[in-house]
Parts: sequence; structure tokens; C-alpha cells
Amino acid sequence: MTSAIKEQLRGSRLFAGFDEELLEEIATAVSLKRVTKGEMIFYEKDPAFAFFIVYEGKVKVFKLSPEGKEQILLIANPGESFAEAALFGSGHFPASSQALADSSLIVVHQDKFVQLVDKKPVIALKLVVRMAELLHKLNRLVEELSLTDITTRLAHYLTDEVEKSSYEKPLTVTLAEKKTVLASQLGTIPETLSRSFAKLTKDNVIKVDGSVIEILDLDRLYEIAGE
Amino acid sequence: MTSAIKEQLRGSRLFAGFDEELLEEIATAVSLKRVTKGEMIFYEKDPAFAFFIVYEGKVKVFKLSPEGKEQILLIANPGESFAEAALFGSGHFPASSQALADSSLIVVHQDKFVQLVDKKPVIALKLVVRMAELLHKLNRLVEELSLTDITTRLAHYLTDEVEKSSYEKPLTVTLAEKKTVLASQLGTIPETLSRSFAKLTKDNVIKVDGSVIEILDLDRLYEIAGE
DNA sequence: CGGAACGTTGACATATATCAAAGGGAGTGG
DNA sequence: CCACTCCCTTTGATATATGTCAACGTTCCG
Repeated sequence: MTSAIKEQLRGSRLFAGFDEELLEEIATAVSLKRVTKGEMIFYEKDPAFAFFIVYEGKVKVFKLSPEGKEQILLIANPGESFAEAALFGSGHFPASSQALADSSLIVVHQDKFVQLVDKKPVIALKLVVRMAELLHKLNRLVEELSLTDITTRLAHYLTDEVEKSSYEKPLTVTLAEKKTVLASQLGTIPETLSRSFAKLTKDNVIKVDGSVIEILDLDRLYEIAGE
Repeated sequence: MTSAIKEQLRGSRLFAGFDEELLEEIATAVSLKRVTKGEMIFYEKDPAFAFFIVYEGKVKVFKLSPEGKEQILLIANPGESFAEAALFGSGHFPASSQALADSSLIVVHQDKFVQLVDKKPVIALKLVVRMAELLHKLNRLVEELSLTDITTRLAHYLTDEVEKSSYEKPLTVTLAEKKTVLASQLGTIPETLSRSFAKLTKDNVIKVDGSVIEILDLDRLYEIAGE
């Protein structure tokens, strides 16, 4: 049992590269949890008893407005941790989390983890790297929410996706999320996102076929993204 | 000279509580820099060679849109660090920084600091705490930018300030920043902020006299802030 | 097969940015 | 000590992007 967990830890970005002994110790601080699509993992303001690493599947961390609009703060894919910061802050989760697909999660319990970090501060280094990455993403999200329109955000999202892909012709991006979810990531609603897709299509910058986006004019797309 | 720096380090939240020996080492990794009001400290996309701790004064970290609108990501006051995350990320500053007042800064140079953290990973723990705090602030900023209107943001800002203050009657908040700067923190422009102040005034929730805001109806203010 | 979730489009409402103008306060130099 | 200037702040008129509400077609899944 413990050895299975160790294998999963090794696959995470946070704990990859640690030696056997340390993994062994970490394994005693974690457990596994399976969640089904749509299941809530925690709610905003719940006491933060743990943080999580996605082993398989996909989860979102999000805020809801009183009127029901949703803003996704983070989508975590396999190997990625989430809610780490909650353990070092106010003691409660600052947002809610829900599974976007059937998923299995490594649950890292607070008490044991904090003890462990005190004993082996080298773990904190990995945490710093992950948190720096998250800060960078949030900086950019703030910038986009405050300073750019939605078509620009969409163009920026698409150029990012292109850069993650191989540049095979024809240049296409397959959306990793449903358009509803993408809208919430970009800080808008499905109707508005749909109109932005329509605008880029009308201008012959992209061609949309369901979740497959063909990039017709990459230079133009970068221009619109403001880069 | 070095002992003066040690004193300043001791006063920072990041390095407070460390022992003499460690402070001595950290002191060799830093230098001091004086900047005058309005002076740029770094520009977005500059290579990140260091991070900073405010010893005295006040600085802002911000993004600019192509049209010239500004979004403040962070205001750093004495004892607070900024741009830490740049050292562990892409290697360049993700935003720009400018002094809001004549200030003196502790400059922590990247190479020496990274070596130091490797040698004394306990430093990373303090960094984790600071970064968790920043993540929390940015989470909230994203939430507000995406999900709430500006009067709500202003009300929220004011309730926060009230909570930091002593509750002496009459209940007043003295703005720590010029209203122009506050507007940029809240993700808007001075005109719109001014209208939000006017609305709260008209509804007898607050009374504004320059930078002194008297809270006439705290319950109502919390309601508007959504809490 | 049927229902639910997703996606698109249209008409409309509204919050906020933009542009313009003017008053006031603080600091500076005469 | 006054007067001048600069910046901050406020107010008004207007433009615009985006959210809201509604309807409809499609896809997906049970």
C-alpha cells in the first residue's frame, strides 16, 4: 500500500526527485481519495486540513459570486498540486474545488506535512517553486481581467496553447476544456466567449470546429493577444 | 556597515527571528538602494537579478495596458518584500515597480540568495509563508475583478481598513494612498472610484473629507461589501 | 429514445471607460 | 506672503464592452 503511494508521489512535480527515505516519510503524511466528476472536494471557508495533488483526472478551484457567476482560479492536471497556500495562511480554504472528471487525489494532511517540512526544510524549496509558478499565473490573470478585453484574452490563451504544441501544419489547437469552463477561466460567460470565437472566425484568424481550433493567421493572433 | 544591514534585515518580516550567524550570511547577499519618489525600480521583462525588501518608504508593483491604464498588483510597505517570485520563475520581472515615496530598499541578489537557500533551506520556510500571503491577496483580487462591482470593492477595502484600526468613535479610516493609487489597486480609474465614493456618501454610509473617511453605517458597509 | 447539458445567436440593460472641463490644495518661486 | 503651477479630484455627457434574458439547435449520455 505504502509503496503504491510512493510511486504516485514520485510522479508529482512537488515531490519528484526526492530520495527513498524522504518519500517514505512523506507517504506517511498522505492518503488517497477518489472523486467522481462533479463532486465537490472542498468549499470556500471550510477549515483547511490538507492540500492535494492530482494523480489522475482534473479539478478546478474557483470562486462564485452571489449572483452565481463563476471565476476559475486554477485548473489542476495530473502531477499538479493545489490549495498548498491554504495551509500557511488563514487556516481555511480561500476558494472552492470540484472535480471536472473522475479523479484520484493525493491528500497531504496538514499536521503531518507541516511537521515534515520543519524537519526537512528542503521540501519547502519545491513548494516555493510551485508557489512562484502560481503567483505568476495569477499576476497574469489579474492583468488580463483588469486591462484587456475578452477577445484579447482568448487570443492569448490560444497562442499559449500553440506554444505548448508541436507546430505541425495545419496549425490546430484542441481545447483541453469545455467552452463553458474556458469562459470561466478567462473571466467571462459562455455567451461572450462564443461571440469572441465568432469574431476571430469572421476575421479569418481561426476556424472553429467544435473543440478543434485551426489557426489560420498566427501572426495576427499574436497581434490581437498583444505580443 | 554590515551591522547596519543586519539591523535592517532583523526588521523585515522575511528574515526576522533568524540567529546572528544566519543574518550575517544573509547580509553578505544584500545591498541597500535609495530611490526617490517616482523613480522606477525595475521594468516588466527586465532580467530579474534580485528581489527587494522595503526598509522605509513605499513602492508599487503594477502592470500597464497598451492604452495606459494601470493595475497595481501590490503595494509594499516597510518590512515587506516584493518580487520574490521572479527569482524562481521565468528569470524576468513579470511587472514593473516604482517608488511611491522616497524609499530605501534592501536588495537581495539572486545568485547569493539562491546559494544561501540551498545551504539553509529553513529560509525557504519564511518565503513560503510570504508567498502564501501574496497568493491569498491575489486570489481575492481576481475574485473582485471578475465578480464584483467597484462600489463593492471599495466597501470591502474600507471594512478591511476598519478591521486594521482601533474601533474608536467616530469610526474613521484614513486612506493610506492617494485616491488615484487606490483606484489602480481596485482595478479602476479615478473617475469611477470618485463616483463610488459619491454613491456611498449619498446613501449615508460614509462621509468623505479628503483622505479621511468617516464610517456612518458599518453594518451597511459590510452588507455592501458582501460579508 | 429522451432529457440534460452545451453552444450559439439575438435583443436588451447596465456598469464602467473615455473625453472634457473645472475647482481645489499643496508646494514652489518670486 | 502672494501668485502661479501642477496634480489630484470631482462632475457631466457619451461610448462601448460585456452581462442578462430568452430562444433554439446540437451533442452527449443514460
